[in-house]
Amino acid sequence: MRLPLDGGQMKRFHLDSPKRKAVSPLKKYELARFVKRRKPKKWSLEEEDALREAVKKYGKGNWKLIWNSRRDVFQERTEVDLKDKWRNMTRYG
Amino acid sequence: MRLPLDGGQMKRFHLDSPKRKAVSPLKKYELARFVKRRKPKKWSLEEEDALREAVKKYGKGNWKLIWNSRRDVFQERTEVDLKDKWRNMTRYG
DNA sequence: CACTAGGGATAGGGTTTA
DNA sequence: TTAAACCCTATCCCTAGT
Repeated sequence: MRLPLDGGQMKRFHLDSPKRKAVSPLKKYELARFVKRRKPKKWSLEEEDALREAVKKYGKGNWKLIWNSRRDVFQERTEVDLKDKWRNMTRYG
Repeated sequence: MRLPLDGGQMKRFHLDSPKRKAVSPLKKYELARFVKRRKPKKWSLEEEDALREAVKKYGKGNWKLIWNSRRDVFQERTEVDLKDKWRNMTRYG
């Protein structure tokens, strides 16, 4: 399960390793009903600036390092969020 | 590119993944002139009922799952259409 | 095994049609 | 003018690959 949904430090949702027993595909989706998706939150200018600075400093791709470098600003983001945001910010050249 | 515009199974419009080469944003808009908008099609009672049932069963938000659960009825809709329709159906009250 | 890359899905604001 | 239908796309999720 993903915890916590709000407040506290973000952790990425992670399923356990596949088990031996075959599991109906529906299982996963049934789970989905209880594992709420995060509400989309618009990036602030401060966050964008921090990301630009950190990428310049640590290099694109080092998302975990970048995230750790500014926990104060990125508290409610995951390292994957940073990766996704950078993709958006650089999407059209 | 969105295919097909009519007939066959609906697919969502999807741009290719970003390439190395920068692409002018204008490209997209130029493209837009040739990608026709679908002709609005009224939702049938059968479709509305199927949507209500499926949302009850699988939960609001699991649009792809819902779409897959009744392909026969939703054949000419996309999962986004389902989401939009649900928004309309629950908009007031 | 922790992390990243990249394709997929959803949420919500916008736009167009009837 | 309005509501339904449809579109746009930032944000978030999934997971193969390393």
